[in-house]
Amino acid sequence: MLIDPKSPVPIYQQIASQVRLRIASGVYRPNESLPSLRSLAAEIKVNPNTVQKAYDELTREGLVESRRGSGLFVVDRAAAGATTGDEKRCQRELSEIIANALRAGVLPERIRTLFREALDGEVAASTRRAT
Amino acid sequence: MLIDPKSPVPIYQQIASQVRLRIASGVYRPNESLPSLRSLAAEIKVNPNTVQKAYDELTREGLVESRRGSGLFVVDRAAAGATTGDEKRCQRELSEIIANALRAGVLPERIRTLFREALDGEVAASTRRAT
Amino acid sequence: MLIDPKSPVPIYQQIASQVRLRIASGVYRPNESLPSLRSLAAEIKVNPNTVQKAYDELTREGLVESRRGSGLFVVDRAAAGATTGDEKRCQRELSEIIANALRAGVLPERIRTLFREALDGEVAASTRRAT
Amino acid sequence: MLIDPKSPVPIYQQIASQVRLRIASGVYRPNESLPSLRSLAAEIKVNPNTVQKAYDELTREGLVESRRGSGLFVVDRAAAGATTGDEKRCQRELSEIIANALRAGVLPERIRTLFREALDGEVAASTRRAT
DNA sequence: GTGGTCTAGACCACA
DNA sequence: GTGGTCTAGACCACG
Repeated sequence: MLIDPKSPVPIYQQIASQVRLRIASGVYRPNESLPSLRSLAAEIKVNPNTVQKAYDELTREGLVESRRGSGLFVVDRAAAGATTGDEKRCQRELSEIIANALRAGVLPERIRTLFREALDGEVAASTRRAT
Repeated sequence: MLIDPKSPVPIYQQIASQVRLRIASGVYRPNESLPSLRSLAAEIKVNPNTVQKAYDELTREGLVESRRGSGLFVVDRAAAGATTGDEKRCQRELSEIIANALRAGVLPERIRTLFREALDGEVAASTRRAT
Repeated sequence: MLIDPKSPVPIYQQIASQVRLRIASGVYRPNESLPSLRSLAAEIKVNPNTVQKAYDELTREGLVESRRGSGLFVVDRAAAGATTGDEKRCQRELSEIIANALRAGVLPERIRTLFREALDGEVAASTRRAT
Repeated sequence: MLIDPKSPVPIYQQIASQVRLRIASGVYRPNESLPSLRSLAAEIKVNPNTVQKAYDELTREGLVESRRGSGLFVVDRAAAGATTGDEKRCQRELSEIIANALRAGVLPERIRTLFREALDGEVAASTRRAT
């Protein structure tokens, strides 16, 4: 794993990104365990807390799940519903819309707000539909 | 602020809950700054990292946002009405993509990450394109 | 000028990068003055000190120079010697070597060290030649 | 450390000079940490930001480097002997490019910036490529 | 605890 | 008006 301690990008985000990539590309497969906190921390020479923070983020995203006493496992997305294909398409579409908005002069900060509102709205709507 | 260190509920969650309440009830108003990490930590006698973790969660939820060098502020969800046509279109498109992704089973937290990465990438690209 | 206050990349570096691009692409021409600290700060809504820090960096790189009381000016590189063509070639070559080294498994930190040594050595050698 | 606040030489330059001397004379040894920002600021009774500015300059010169969360360290220029063949080749190539650039009149500080940007770009690209 | 970044607002020398 | 320096104090990520 390639980490640059001098980059302004926080180390825990660098770790999270790389793990995301490895999951997406199939290097880490569903129901397989991730490297342990301590082993990964030792490998890239950072504090275990830093790795923990990265794993936290991935857990919140639903990409991995912890099984008590045995480690962190890649969730089986086929069984769960969403596929990486859906995610790739989603991001491709987001990138396109964002690029258009930036070209039209909308500020990044503004786009973030629009997104936050849209997400909140859609989550609320989908929750209503589900109940 | 009232914290119960004996409770099974993690302290950082107790903090987050109380701040959420205060925002919802208008004790902390939009564009107002929250108590600083260190001051709140001192007040309730916990480690600043614990407060940090609570504030992290609120940031991820979009309730507050940090402004570099000046503090954490309650997000102003009112000052958000899309004004320009470009912005309206952008938001309409975002909503559609988000709705699709949710229907496909992608988790909201995951969509947030995909968006964040897409925006970062496009901002960087547009800077590189700049003439 | 497009600035993203939420990016992990420091604002002053975003500013410096964009100004570098504009100089390289001829938007800001030799012996022309840059936007004043205060006016640029007002435009992108940051503190003048932040712009100052960016201008500092450009000054140390020899891209601009301050003329007391009247502003910052793009240095005339034709008169000075170096051309942007030389610089572009230099960076293209650096990128290639770096990419090779990374592929070979050399860590970024290590490459930085190798670079530092090489630069010091060559500066010393060129100084000796000059005297 | 002796500082003269009345001198026309900026305080931060006085600090930088004295630290440079102490490194050169071996008072501060490789892999040793410098006095912390705050402690040095307290000792000579200036604002921590002023010390920071001095340390900034030394960092850019490659004399010291920061290790996140633990302090500023004198760079160990001895522990730098290239070991692997890949590293040797890398450094030989770097030296050649640098020598060319210097002959073309590119300033050392400028080369440093070009290198920094090239490395950042390649690290990011390789993360994106990661399998 | 550490360094790094940012803000707010001050004062200076110069033109 | 310009840039350059400095102070006071904040938040941040990391160990």
